[in-house]
Amino acid sequence: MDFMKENYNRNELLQYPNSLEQAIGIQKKWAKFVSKENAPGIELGDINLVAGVDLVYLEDDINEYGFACAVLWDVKEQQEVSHEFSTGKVEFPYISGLLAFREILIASKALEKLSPQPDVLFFDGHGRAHPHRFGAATAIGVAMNIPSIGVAKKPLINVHDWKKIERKVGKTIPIIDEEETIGYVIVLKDKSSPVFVSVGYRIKLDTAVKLTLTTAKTHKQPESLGRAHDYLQTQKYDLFNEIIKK
DNA sequence: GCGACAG
DNA sequence: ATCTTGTCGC
Repeated sequence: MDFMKENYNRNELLQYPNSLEQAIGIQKKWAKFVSKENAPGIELGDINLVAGVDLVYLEDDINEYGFACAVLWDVKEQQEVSHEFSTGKVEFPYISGLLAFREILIASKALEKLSPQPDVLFFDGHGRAHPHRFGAATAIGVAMNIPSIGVAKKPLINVHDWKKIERKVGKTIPIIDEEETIGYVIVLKDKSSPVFVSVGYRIKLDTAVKLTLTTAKTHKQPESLGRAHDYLQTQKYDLFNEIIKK
């Protein structure tokens, strides 16, 4: 592929940028990579294991720390296989549109601990439903070279009246930007607010939507993501104490 | 200029 | 994400 000429090193996405300008430049460069790469998307029949990744943050007087949890989920058996945590000092601020640079380094460390590796990963944030079509879910998929799906809890662009969606499982509203359907607002659990699903990397939107619906169980998010969130809320202080002692 | 703005 | 009181619905 002609990308290789342009020094595309996935590791670049797993380092903290030195400046805002650099982050924007990196995002632009990789958005181009994703839009031009012609790798096929993974098919539903080839997906046996998925993983959900989420993060929480805690800070002391000096530093801010991020804690990630990755939950491995068996699609057919509808049960958890295992989960892993990771910890790290956060060195990039939260900036809307640049979430990837704040989160995916630590998130990738939790994912790397999973064995076996998942066929697809869910990330708490947007994928293609992003101003530059390169949300954090896309970034982590590219960085780890694993198909990914973005599942956010709030819109980043364009969805009017999403709050009025009927809170019944399966209800959907397309997310359209510049004539293109870049995702769907979907209710995964009765009486719960919807999630915003979009393609991350190497997966088609319809496949992403189907997988999101089939891996939803008791949470408003895919079960792997909901569990990752719950595990972190339960264990974040223990994880914090561990890193603080060093 | 003003408001909105994933986690 | 985190902070943070009360309150409405199931």
